[in-house]
Amino acid sequence: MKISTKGRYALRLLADLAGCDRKEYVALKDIAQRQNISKKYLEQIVPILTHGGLLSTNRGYQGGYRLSKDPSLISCGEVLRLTEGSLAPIPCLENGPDNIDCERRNTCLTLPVWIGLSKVINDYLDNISIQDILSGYGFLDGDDYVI
Amino acid sequence: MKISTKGRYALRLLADLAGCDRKEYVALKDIAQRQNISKKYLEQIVPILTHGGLLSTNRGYQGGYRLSKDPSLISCGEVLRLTEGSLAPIPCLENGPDNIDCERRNTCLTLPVWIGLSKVINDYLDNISIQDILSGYGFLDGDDYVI
DNA sequence: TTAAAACCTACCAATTTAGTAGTATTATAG
DNA sequence: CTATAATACTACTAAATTGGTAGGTTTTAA
Repeated sequence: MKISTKGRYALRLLADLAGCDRKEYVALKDIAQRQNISKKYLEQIVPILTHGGLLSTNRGYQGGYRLSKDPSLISCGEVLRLTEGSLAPIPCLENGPDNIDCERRNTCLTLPVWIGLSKVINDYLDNISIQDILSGYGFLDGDDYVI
Repeated sequence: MKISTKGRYALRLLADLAGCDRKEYVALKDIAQRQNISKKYLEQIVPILTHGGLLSTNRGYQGGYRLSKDPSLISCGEVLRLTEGSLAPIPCLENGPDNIDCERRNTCLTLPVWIGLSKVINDYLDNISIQDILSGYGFLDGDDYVI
């Protein structure tokens, strides 16, 4: 029950970009350096986000990436569903609660547990934006968290 | 971000036992048959639950397993933390929010997202008991879910 | 003494994870 | 027109995890 590095790195990359000048294209090299993540690995993550409509890109000299929406309009849920494939806690919910892929679906006593868990996870993550992350969502002051 | 079959089977096994006569020991063979799960695989899951204090066992002729607490006192969170090791959504939260295992912990902007997610998941699952599952938690009537 | 049950340990194939490596393509500066 | 700086694409791989199977040992009671 873990979010992969792909998803975690994606959030950090987007938060990093949200902190940059939104008009300029930022090279992956710089993001990789600041975030201390392999640039080569980020190269694999970034197309997921561009294809998902979160980033626009520019190739060649002085190229790079920038957010294609305001960071307050990009939710963590959106990002993680892209990178993780889905946030469903069990395989049979991969296509949503209305499209359950399991023979036991009509009699399974545990299914409601998973449908509820899926909802709780998605709802929570859909209500945190990249802007929230950048603004220090959950921080009070210094190193103290308030969650 | 998936709960393993171990965890899912454990919940089904416990719900099955909760539906049996609580005074008798129930053979794994019977549970495996009713739940359509490999008995050999259940044999690996069950020691996790006995060691965790959820089941008491009896070896030999007419032996088997029974719940060692009332099913209303066993939460899904408890069960899944046993089988999954932890319900932390990222590795650095494995030992709880007060024991974060990461060099970036004091500056990580995304950490609050994960702490919050962890809380949401654990809180949700801690508030559903095996008895709730057995009672058709989340069902309205027939095949319609209300979650 | 036999049979039914839990207990224990080793093994295994397939998949996923977390990358690395190398090449091709595009775009701009000079 | 060429060098350079960037993305884009594709293949590969080592290690870990998942979801089991297999086989033997021990305990208990009829």
